Amino acid sequence: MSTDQTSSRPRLTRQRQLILDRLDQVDTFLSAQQLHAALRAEGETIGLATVYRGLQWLEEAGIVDSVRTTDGEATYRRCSMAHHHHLICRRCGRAVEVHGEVLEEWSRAIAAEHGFTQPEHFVEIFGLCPECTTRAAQNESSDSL
Amino acid sequence: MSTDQTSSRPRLTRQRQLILDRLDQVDTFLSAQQLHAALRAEGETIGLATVYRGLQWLEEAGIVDSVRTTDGEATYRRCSMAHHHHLICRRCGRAVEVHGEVLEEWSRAIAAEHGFTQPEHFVEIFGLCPECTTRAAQNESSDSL
DNA sequence: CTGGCACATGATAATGATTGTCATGTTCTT
DNA sequence: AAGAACATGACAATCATTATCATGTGCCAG
Repeated sequence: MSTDQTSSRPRLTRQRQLILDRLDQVDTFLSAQQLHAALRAEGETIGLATVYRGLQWLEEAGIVDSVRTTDGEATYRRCSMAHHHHLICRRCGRAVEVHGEVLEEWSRAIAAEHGFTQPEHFVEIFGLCPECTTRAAQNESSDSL
Repeated sequence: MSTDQTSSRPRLTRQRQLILDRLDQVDTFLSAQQLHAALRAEGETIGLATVYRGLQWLEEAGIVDSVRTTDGEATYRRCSMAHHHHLICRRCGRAVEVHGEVLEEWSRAIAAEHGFTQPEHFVEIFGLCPECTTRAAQNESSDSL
């Protein structure tokens, strides 16, 4: 019992800490590429592959969660609690965590109704955040197309 | 001017019809690559790029809809009606269209609550279909890990 | 303190899906 | 039948992601 084979030696390294710190500073989703560029811009030396690996590891560990953008890029964000969904601004990328018991129940019910087991659901709501809504309204007048 | 610039000349071509026919035959999601391979296997001459373009067009036209797999590949399926979601078997890929007024209302409410406008939502439920559930239960006894 | 080991890193190459290019084919209009 | 407008197909280009592999780093035993 004293043997702990699941967790081995070093784990949360300097570069993984860097990634995590960075994600703590923003409240939007960031792609691996963006994260890498941002860290390099700050003068940190970190490889792109390391960012990918770090994010994968952090995701498996349940420390961050990921969302695919419509063009297939994976983006990551630090997440606080067990289960939640996101309300994402399709313009600036700002994200808000939302919860919904209604939704959980609904998905369980739908799955059961069709005889599906072990249901898991992925929900993302995209829209325009208050700021971007205002900005969009202002640009309306000068819109040619 | 009787010129109709929104809808121009040829549209639903032979190869787009091929894609559509193929999607009508299955009830799972197919990727562009799978679709292309399947059509070529049947002896049809159709280019990969054409499949991609065809699917894009069909999607914009609302004739098919797409879902991203967890590894980022876009998959497509013929869809019947305006707005719905999917209950997808994560083992065999079988998909069932589901509807939920509850969900629509919920997403509108959540968006409004946070001042977001023009909400759009993406919902997918993944689980094991009845058949795969049975099969999984049978394999349990011989599972080593 | 020191050697060794397991894992992490970083640079780069490889992969794989998707998109762009461009010359040619198709089809519709006149 | 001619011309315009779009579609096609082969191939190159792009872009995110993953694999490779030699090197680095931190932790453990002695």
